[in-house]
Amino acid sequence: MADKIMLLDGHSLMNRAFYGLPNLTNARGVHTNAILGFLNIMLRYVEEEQPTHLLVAFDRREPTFRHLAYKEYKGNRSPMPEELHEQVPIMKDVLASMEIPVVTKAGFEADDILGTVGHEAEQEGFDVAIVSGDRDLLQLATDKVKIKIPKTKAGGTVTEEYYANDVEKLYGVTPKEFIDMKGLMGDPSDNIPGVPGIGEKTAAKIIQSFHSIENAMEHIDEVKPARAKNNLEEYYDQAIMSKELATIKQDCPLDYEFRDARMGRLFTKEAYDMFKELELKSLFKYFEEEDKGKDELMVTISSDLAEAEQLLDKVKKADLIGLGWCAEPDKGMKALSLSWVDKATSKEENVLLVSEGLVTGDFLKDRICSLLEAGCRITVLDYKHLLHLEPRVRAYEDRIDDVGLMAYLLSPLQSSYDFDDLSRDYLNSMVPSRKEVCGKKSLYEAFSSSEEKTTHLTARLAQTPLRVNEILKGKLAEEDMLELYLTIERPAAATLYDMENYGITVEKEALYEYGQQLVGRISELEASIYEQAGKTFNINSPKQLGVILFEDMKMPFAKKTKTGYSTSADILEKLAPDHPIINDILEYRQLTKLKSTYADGLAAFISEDGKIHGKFHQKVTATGRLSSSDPNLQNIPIRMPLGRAIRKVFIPEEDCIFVSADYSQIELRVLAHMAGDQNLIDAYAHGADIHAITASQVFGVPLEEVTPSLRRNAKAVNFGIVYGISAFGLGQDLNISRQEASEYIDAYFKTYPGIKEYLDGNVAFAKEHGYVRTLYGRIRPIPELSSGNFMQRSFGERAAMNSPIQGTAADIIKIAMIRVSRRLREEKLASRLILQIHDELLIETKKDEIDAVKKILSEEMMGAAQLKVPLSVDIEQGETWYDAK
DNA sequence: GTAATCACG
DNA sequence: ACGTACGTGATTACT
Repeated sequence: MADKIMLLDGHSLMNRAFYGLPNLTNARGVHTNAILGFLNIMLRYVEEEQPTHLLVAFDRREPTFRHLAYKEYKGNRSPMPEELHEQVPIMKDVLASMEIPVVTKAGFEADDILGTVGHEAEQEGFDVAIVSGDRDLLQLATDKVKIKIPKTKAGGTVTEEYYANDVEKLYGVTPKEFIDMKGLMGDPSDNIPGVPGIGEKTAAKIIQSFHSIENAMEHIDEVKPARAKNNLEEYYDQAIMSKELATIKQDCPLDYEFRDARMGRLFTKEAYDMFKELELKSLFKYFEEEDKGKDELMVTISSDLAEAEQLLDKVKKADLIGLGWCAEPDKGMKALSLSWVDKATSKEENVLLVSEGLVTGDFLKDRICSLLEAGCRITVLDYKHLLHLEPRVRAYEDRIDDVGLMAYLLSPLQSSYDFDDLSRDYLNSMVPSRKEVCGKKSLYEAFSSSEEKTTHLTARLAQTPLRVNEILKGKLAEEDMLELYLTIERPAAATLYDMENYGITVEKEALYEYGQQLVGRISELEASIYEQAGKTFNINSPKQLGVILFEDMKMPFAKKTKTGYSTSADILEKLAPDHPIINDILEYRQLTKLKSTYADGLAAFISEDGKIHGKFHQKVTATGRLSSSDPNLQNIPIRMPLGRAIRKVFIPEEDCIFVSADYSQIELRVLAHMAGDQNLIDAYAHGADIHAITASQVFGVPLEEVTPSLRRNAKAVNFGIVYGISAFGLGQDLNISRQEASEYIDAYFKTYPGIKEYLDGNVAFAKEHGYVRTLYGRIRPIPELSSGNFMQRSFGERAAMNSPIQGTAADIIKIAMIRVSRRLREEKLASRLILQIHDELLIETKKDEIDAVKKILSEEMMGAAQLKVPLSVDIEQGETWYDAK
């Protein structure tokens, strides 16, 4: 079999990969999507073609005046974005590590190198495959030279392949004639002028008849149509020049011998290290075990009672013990892993105790308590989860560290804080993730004491916290967030555990009734909508609905989204006065939402005890707020009457009543404090109705003359300020022009100059440091501020204004939660904190404790922070959640 | 898996 | 000129 060489167009393939993949980066922020995409394509084709030789050509460009040179050189294509540009040198290093030659030549494009090497190799009897995203390469196709063009189709990659006859089939011209064709039609993206008035169709026709531009000129009188004939005559020189420009050179003086491109082993140790650094985990599968270096994890596995006791005795002497587990709250513990540093040997020990026989899950949990009781310090990935397994550990909270919480505080924008994330970010070591080991299953389902993958994973759940604990603590101290962790975040975890564990009772039958009530009205609306539309369709499909409204029924204000017409409520509302179908659609949307998300959705979460035990997440939001899921109990309807009614199904336990307490405008008060604007501080000191006061001051009317409409506008401005004001956003919200909105904002800042100064200060600080902080030191990084993209940067500016406010309010509420639940415990009350909805706490209150609870709520919430304006709390009670408002 | 929509603060 | 309000999660449709 003939040798085969595969030639790749480096820039072209990276460019294609860059725009085809999402914006991946490694932990250090290096972009990697083009590199990964390139490698995926290359490895797939190596597999497909089985070449004996492999080579990548890159354009050579001077680093200075990069954009200018590129623009000149690549015609009207936009300059390469920095995120792609920075990947090129790394790509070359990666290829070097795989021992793949990279060929560049000053003064020549990658195309020319491919053409030259391809030609030489063909002459030497090689099969040749040329890979590029650029169709210009088609001119290089012969019987022996194949052009491969990867295309993205429906998510996957498909490849178009061309030999010479495939080009002919498609264009009706040979690859050589393809150049002449291009000389006629030109190519704006390559700065090739061609002949005016001749496009792809005419060019193809002319070359099919005459086979070259020169020959067409010799028979100019036969060239049709007349316009093409005249233009060709007039622009003949330009056509010949274009042809030259379009010709890929096959005789570059390369100082490179293509026979040196013989493929060796691609997956070297060096390549593995590069991939590891770039965090291209999906490529690890190509490496043999020996390339990866040995797995240094040594685990002692035991399920013998005596041995376990002996080991645990040894552990007790350690300064710090990492704990991990394979366990689920209701199903018990399958295995417990412990990691510690042996004082005598200074060596790390990793032990896995597997539940079996006398070593029961309960035994293992008992041992955790014994360790704590003996004064040991432990560190875990998720303290709240540990509490679900073994609530008794709470008594020793001072000796328990949660590295997940620490990592969240240090870097709150991450999507997860599992052991592999911490290992990667703080130990510089890539380890197989949960998903890689367990696939779609949970560890609990996948665990087997005889499978090293799962035992090692479980061991790492203890090893990682042990190894990162002091590193993270050091960083927290450096960043001045240790107190935030110790006094807010860690104790809040226990409070959240209580809330999740206690749950909230839902009247199942009443919920079902509520759903049934919706069903009736939904089918009425459905019938009405179909009749008015003149046909049936899926009303819940924005795509179908858009076509019905804006094409069939020809309604105005059609606004496009990426995929079609926008049918969002604020657009539809503008159409409502003229089209009765709109109100039906809006009501239909509302009701189906209530039915699916709330009536049916909540019902699915009612457990055996008649309660919903939703989850509260502490490591999700960028600002430090909590989030809620399974189900989300922080977005139960309240604004609309029908939606609000669903709160009637949330009821307290026997002899109890709900007491709810919400902070009044906590974010505005936080703003007044942090900005130190005397005018706003005074406004709060004076009166209760801040929006009316704002209206009076901003619009310059006496307080008594503030109309509801003026107050509404002022309220919108206040919200806007907290969100990081923009004239466009405010205009949108109030349905006024951007100019008018802008005037409101100017007037506001004139009234409260301290606020403007403060918000601008936040943005300036963020631009300088890359992050902003709350009053309690919590960090919110804002990488968008250094973006070259206007939209992203503007977003960053708004986030810089909003985050300290929203985040400080979140900190204060967490403090309040901790204080309230502490008081309830200390005063031995039976009442329980069961929900937090950002500025509101809901307490299930024993009826004989109502006064005590209200007192606690009021004192602890108001006392959670001492601001320059008082914190104000509204407290209500009711027999259902609906009534407690 | 992503986009559109909408529920909440 | 660019084209948005800040922070979330669930559902549905559709690729």
